[in-house]
Amino acid sequence: MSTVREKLIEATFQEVFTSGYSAASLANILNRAEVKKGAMYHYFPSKKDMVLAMIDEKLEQRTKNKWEPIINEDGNLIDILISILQDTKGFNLKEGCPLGNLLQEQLGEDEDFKNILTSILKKWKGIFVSILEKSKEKNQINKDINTLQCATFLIASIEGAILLSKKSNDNQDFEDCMIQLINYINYLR
Amino acid sequence: MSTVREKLIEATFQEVFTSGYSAASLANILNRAEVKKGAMYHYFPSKKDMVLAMIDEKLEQRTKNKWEPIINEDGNLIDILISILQDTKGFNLKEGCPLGNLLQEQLGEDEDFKNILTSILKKWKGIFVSILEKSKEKNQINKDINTLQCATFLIASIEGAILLSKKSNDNQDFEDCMIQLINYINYLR
DNA sequence: ATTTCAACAGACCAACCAGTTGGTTTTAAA
DNA sequence: TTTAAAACCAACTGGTTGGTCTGTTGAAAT
Repeated sequence: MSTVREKLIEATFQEVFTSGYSAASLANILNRAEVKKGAMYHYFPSKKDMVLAMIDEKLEQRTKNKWEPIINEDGNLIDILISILQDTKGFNLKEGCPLGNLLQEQLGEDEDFKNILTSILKKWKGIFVSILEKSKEKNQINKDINTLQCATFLIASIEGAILLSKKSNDNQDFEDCMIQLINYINYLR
Repeated sequence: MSTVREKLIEATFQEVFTSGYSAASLANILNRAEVKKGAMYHYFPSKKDMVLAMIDEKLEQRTKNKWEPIINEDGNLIDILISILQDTKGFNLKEGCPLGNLLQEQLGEDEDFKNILTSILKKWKGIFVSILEKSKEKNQINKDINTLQCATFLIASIEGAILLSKKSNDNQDFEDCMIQLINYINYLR
């Protein structure tokens, strides 16, 4: 059983994920959650606040769940990273990356969205930096690599690959990008 | 002097570029173009058709203008490509890439948008393939490189780098990505 | 001089938007 | 059993959306 609030957060995630923020319809969210408007406005002061709560509670966790476990794996972290990048099924190529979609969306000068999104991005970068630093300690990659720079590039290339794949019918573009990204990663060793 | 239609296309480009398609307001476009609704609906059957015309007439040309000239340059094409990637001012990092923004935007199952955007993407890939193939002929890169795969990766990484840079205040993320992308490119030689 | 038609203008429309209101039900503490 | 607050609902509001409709204008063709 899930609470009204949880149903709202989940429905908001689905709606924003498939339609973007500005095209997300409150009516759709309420229908999907099977919650009435009065109940929703009891829990959240506005649509924007509900979306911000959803981002805070779901998006960050999704990112952590996918990448953070790598840090504490026993084997060669670079090999593990590569195997995740090769697993096409681990990425939603039709709808794109929930974080990437929101980063791309033009939300004007809204500081609230900007702050929370850059915060999640920063944490994602931090995870990749940790992976790379630990790989250095384990002598799995070259000692003089700029790990922050490298982490930024990895994230950008993954997001870019997902972007290109959204409008294509097969996974060819994504797989092509991953092969080349893995080439790049192998040069780090 | 510009015609009513030209003013509409230009205003549509500006509005869609800064707000995205679904958030683009017809009223804003008409205000910016200083054109009345009656006139607009004389030239275009709908907002969507006007945006499609804008994409067809402006976006493809912008892509070609930026990358196509490289093909016929005399020197080392890889060096020229790198120098363009290093020129941060040549990219709109605040608003993002007009094509990338539209690719990212969730336009549902709309086949018209999908078709025109993938068509532009395909042409962009073609330009990069031409550059890389010509570099092969000139012995500037390794003969056994998969040029289509490589072109796809270059575009993805550029788009991803612009994406990450949109919400950051300086150009550090973009420059970091370009340094690493140039590292990758140098491995192609 | 008359006709004709593309090129506009602007009032109007239904649908939808997020958000508000005034009220009812449910829950739980006193 | 009373009280009070939290949870919830349906109806409504003001504003905006893309789109339509009726009409006018000006220039070219007959």
